[in-house]
Amino acid sequence: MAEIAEMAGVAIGTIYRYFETKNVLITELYQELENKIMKVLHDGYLLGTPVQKRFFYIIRELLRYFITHPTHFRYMEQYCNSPYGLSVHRDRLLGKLGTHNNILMGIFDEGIEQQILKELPKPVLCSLAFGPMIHLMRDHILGFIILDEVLIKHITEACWDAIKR
Amino acid sequence: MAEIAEMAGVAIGTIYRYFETKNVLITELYQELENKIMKVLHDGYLLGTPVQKRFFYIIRELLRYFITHPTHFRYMEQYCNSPYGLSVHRDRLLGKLGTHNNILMGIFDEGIEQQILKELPKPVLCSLAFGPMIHLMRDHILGFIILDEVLIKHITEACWDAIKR
Amino acid sequence: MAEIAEMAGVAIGTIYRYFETKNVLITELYQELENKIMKVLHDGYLLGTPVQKRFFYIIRELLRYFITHPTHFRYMEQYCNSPYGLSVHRDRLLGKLGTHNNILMGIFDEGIEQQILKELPKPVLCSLAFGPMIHLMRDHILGFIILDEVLIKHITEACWDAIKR
Amino acid sequence: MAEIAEMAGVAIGTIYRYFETKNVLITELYQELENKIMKVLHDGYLLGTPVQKRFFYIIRELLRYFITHPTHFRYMEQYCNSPYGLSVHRDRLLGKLGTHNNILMGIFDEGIEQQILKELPKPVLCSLAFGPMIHLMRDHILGFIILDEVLIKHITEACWDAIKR
DNA sequence: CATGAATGAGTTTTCATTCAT
DNA sequence: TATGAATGAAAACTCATTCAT
Repeated sequence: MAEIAEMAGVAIGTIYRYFETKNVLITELYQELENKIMKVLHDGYLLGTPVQKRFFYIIRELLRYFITHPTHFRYMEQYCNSPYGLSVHRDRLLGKLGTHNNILMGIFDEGIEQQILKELPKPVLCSLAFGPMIHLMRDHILGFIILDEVLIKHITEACWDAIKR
Repeated sequence: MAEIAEMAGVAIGTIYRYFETKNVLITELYQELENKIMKVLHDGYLLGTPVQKRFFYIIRELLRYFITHPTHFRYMEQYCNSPYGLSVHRDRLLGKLGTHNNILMGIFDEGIEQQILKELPKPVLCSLAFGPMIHLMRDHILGFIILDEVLIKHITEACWDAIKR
Repeated sequence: MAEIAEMAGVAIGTIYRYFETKNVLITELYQELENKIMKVLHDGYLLGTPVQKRFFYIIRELLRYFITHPTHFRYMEQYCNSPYGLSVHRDRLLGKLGTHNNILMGIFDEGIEQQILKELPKPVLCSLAFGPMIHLMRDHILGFIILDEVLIKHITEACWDAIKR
Repeated sequence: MAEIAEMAGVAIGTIYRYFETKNVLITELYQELENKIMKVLHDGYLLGTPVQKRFFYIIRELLRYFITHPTHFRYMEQYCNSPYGLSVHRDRLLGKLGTHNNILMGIFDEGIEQQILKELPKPVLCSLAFGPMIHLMRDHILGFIILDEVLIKHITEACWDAIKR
């Protein structure tokens, strides 16, 4: 907390006017980032276009967002792997978070229905689609690979190969 | 450290006879687990069999190992997402760890050469192959899905679809 | 101070326009309450009536006051048992506060002179007269006994028995 | 806590090996003192002697104890007037603390039965008997009166006058 | 005059590490 | 070599007070 206060250029006590607790600060920051990302995805979303097109759109936007906001990515990843984050993950998968993942889930539902996607449980499709991306973001941030537009396209295609029939 | 000592049934001070520092303990434990896994993979490894067969073997064995040792999975995942772990990851990708990933890298090299796999950078192939698995292990541990043999087969096939030409 | 400001419906800073310091606020509030009580006692006071009558009057009025103003009682008691209050108590007993306790002290002086009361030091008479009352007020506030008029009468008589010859 | 640690001649952290929390420390210290006092009262207790004799014994012993342990008195009084202490007081009166007050309650029960004492609720008798004593202890500690054996005798007699028929 | 966000010294609590036995 | 009580630096949190608006 001392370090955060210093970087924010305020006194320690000031933080506590805005966040009841360190835990609250951590959780609310996570939620804020998540909302930001969801907003980005929603804003340019192409309702009514074919499943594949929407899928490509989402993967590309997510990667772009994280590439331009690497600290957001680092934070969210660390959060999800901490005791704090487990419950969030749980809520996500159980669909409690409602509107958020509807975009993704909608694509999967539709894709399965139209027999475009493999008939696998949604958590599995989810992992096939996003697992690689998350890994690659880390490599990108650490400087091991450079995710340019061409590579992103290849990766997205590979992920699509994983989930499509 | 107090908690670890208690669970180990020794005095706190005793830990420090075996591990100079908490950090050392954490890192050495990680390396021990990693070695264990590498040994498992090596032991039953089918040198000389076709690329796909070896790939399936590795994914299956890893999932099996983690399913029977969920605490190992949790620990390694948490470690890799902590400041401790970043350096390990870096070493891994830069090939410093030598022998370990040679199995995997060997498959990828061979697969690319034989034009079986997509011609993508190895970190990308790596993520396509293992990213989904890691995600799904978490879901499995949290009880959201049950990774039985059938599902594992489907998932492995999907991962193969992602990396194969 | 924040809590007080909120309950008073003013901003925190406003308090400091009326009370230089938290300590000042605490002490002045105590004195205000004390003055209020003294005023009540003085107002209906029966100068010139027999010692016993006056004694009964005081005990009764004090109990009535505290029963109708339990928060005043709680506050004064807590104040007297805090480091703040010790000095007040000291002043009281040393007679510095002048007029206030004169009523009580007058009764004791007179009573001793007329050989109605035991010839004990005034602090002792004071304790015999008021000690029980204070204890019982606490029990009343906590709901362990209900101090109705009948019980108050019995208690006052008992206190009188304690100090009378 | 820092001050306590310093006075105890230990490091701050050491306190927490013996008391989980500041609150626990405060409460346990109170209970220890209470037990000590109860032990003193029990030890020399004259079972089977007349009610009055036992009453005198208790008042005398209590005063003696507090006179020789003024800090104990200060601590217990402050504790009882703090939010911590209210619950203790509640338990006491509701008889939950069992054996402790049985000595006192026993005297009151017997005294009422034998028609020696006034037929008042026990909390009232309790206050009449101990209220003055508590007040006087404070005066004694502050140096306003000196409770010598003679004065103690007079006070005890006065308290007896208050509760006896 | 009133406001309330900002302050930061002070308090409680934690926990990796040490060291006398 | 094992023990675990003691350590104290560092962390989280509180709250009376200030001061620019």
